[in-house]
Amino acid sequence: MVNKESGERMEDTSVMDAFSIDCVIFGFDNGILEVLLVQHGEGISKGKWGLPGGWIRKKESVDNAAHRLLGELTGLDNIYLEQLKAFGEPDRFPLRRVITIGYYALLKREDFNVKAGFTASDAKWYKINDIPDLIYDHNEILAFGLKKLQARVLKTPIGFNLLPEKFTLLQLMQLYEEILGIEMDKSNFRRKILHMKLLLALDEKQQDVSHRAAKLYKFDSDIYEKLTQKGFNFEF
Amino acid sequence: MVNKESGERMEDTSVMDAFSIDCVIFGFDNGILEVLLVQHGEGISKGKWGLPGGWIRKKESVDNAAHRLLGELTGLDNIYLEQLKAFGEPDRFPLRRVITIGYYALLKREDFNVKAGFTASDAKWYKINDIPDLIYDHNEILAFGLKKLQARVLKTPIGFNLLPEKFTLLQLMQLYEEILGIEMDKSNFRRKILHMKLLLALDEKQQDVSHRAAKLYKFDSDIYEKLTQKGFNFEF
DNA sequence: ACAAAAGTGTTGACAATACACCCATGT
DNA sequence: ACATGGGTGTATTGTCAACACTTTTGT
Repeated sequence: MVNKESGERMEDTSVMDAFSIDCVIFGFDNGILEVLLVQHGEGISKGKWGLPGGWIRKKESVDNAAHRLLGELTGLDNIYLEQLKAFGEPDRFPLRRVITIGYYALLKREDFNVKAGFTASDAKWYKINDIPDLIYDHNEILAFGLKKLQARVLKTPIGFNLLPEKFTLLQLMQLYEEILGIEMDKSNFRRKILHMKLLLALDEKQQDVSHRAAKLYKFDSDIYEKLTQKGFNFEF
Repeated sequence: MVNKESGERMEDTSVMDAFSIDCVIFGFDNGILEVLLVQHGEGISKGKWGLPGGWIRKKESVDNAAHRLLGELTGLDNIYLEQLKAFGEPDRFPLRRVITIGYYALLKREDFNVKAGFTASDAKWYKINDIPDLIYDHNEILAFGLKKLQARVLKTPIGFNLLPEKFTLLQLMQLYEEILGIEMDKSNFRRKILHMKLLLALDEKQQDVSHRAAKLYKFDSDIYEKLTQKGFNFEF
């Protein structure tokens, strides 16, 4: 499958061997930001962990390849996905010259379960503060992805892609605290986020919590669309 | 020269034919933001304008290739240069599958003059509001570069790379107005930028202007370094 | 004198921050 | 009763935007 210039084999699943895709997949669980890593089962890097990735087919766009690979790994489509940049040190890949195009993805942990197969023998979530040494330049890609996420989350409401459909304001705040590595004031956060009129207050409350149940909210992208059309700007 | 897998010919200037580099070069002249375009002299796209670019050598990093190509075109090194992202639609390049890695560069017009040769027969500055139809997906790359510049200029003091060494506060403001496409208040801009204590006031004034001469300032990157170390943040 | 741009000062509206305090609920 | 988080209120401080005004210099 990783086969250079062998022409169109079978259908059109032949790949280009000069560029790959690597994806930093973020998840949020129990107040902790995590990244999905896969263990490589073959070759020199056997046993080491790395970012999930793969090869780009000759007839698909780079973005499509990223979506396809993400789907093959998770079974999901409609995942939030954005390109980071190309990583192109000449010796970053030991066997030959490969430029990789980095992506980052955000997914709701409730939706997720790993699919079998793939080029990895195992997959596991790692806490953002507990990332091991990764293969190739994957630590660099991961760090770049985190910085991008931190910058992005202040400018657009993408954080909701990491939360369940229904969430409390405190969960949302803790998400921001975790991503940005800062502490926030509960009261001021409430005022700020509610003032944007971006959230839909539901007629539901938390269940089975050992304290006063909080109101649940959801992020309504219709509202967001309407607000942006009016010149609204999500600034945090 | 564009030759696949022909091994190490001559020195090590052989290139990879699967990825290229294209660069959006911004300049600022007379209050107008401009982009440097080159005219293609050969092949199907003869006569059409496009972004300057070129091929990546087998033994150089992508960033190095971008710097090298920029140097070959302008004769300058130490140009401000940053990667945009990879552009990878399968049919973006008509002859074969090529993924291009976009960059943007900022340069001082006073430093600049075009070098001969290169893969382009001619080079010319185009006003940002007067860009023609470009080859391939270069309009898309240019638009992406402009958006990046707009976002970046609000967060880091890179705008100075477009101005002469010595400039007036009004020139600086007009640069921001032009890049962001907005109008600003002279008084408020002064207060804001001076309050950052980022600029070095010189003991010089404008010459040969038909009105009251303005004080000249320069951007001192030493000051910027010191400030950033203290946790300073350039926010506009 | 006038034009044109440099440069200063004042104001009111609004947003960010810090912090005090009450409410609801499970153990 | 108390621990835990939910939720409200307020006072202070600082920032932003609008705009009126004075100063300097060439023609």
